[in-house]
Amino acid sequence: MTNHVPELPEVQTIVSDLNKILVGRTIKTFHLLNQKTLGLSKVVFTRRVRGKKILAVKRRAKMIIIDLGEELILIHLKMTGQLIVGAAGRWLAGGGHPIANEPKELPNKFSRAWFGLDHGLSLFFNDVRKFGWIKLIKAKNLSEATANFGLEPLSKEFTLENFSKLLSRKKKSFIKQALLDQKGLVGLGNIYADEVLFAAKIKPLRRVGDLRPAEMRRLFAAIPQVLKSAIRHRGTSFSDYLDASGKQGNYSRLLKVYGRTNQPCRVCSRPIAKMKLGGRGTHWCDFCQK
DNA sequence: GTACTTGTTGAACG
DNA sequence: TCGTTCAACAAGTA
Repeated sequence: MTNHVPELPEVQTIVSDLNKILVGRTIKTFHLLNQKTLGLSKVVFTRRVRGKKILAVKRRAKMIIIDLGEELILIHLKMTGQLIVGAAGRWLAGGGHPIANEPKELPNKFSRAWFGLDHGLSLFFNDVRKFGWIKLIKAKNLSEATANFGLEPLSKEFTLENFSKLLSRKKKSFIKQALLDQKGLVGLGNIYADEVLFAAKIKPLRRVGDLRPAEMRRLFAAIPQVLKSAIRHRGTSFSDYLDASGKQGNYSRLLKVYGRTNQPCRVCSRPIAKMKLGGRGTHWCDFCQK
């Protein structure tokens, strides 16, 4: 099967949905089913979050931030994490990596932690491979906790000048690997790095320093264009679930190269190529991309 | 049974 | 000291 790991559009979709449901709710209980998920003792964590009201749900890079005021809960879904809101066992909203035949009752065997909220709601953190994590920090320490994350591609700081500047620090790198480095630009994972390069008509094996100014401008334009389009379609990760209003995420149908090895290019009909680059599957059209 | 999948971390390297 | 590279992590699916 094709993996649909949460990247920026998927995390943004989850955050937007959770914001509508969770703001104003109070955390009543916390349940930990896998110690490794929490970088803190359950007792300490519970003491610090119990009774706190959720003021907002935010995103930084691919990280989800539940804002409790002075305390912030940071959640990273990594490859297979999900955040699901349930009410009386009913699946209301949220998302992440679709799990085949996942039991729809909550918590289930993939649940690693969950929060009991007021109004009978619960927030479940499910994670098949146990890569994801939940942390708790003081709000004043946020910049320290996010020090390794670079430029947000959908912020006003994402300008051609700033983008060129961060790329100029890695002139010898392959452009795809530079796009995946979260210390430079955040939010692009393996799927959208391939998609962005296709949209910009640039091969993943081009060296950063060899890109012409026109190619840099195409790449700069392609990044928010691809990400916004994916967000409009609620990301790629949502093929397996329906949210409260019955909407499905369906960007997977719009993917141009990722997971389409040997299938005809949607532009020129030639087969999509695949190779391993830095240990990651890399897909491109050898004719459309130069 | 084996290969394949990936975001971040931390170790190894130069 | 610093930047860069790469294996490790985990477990379901093909």
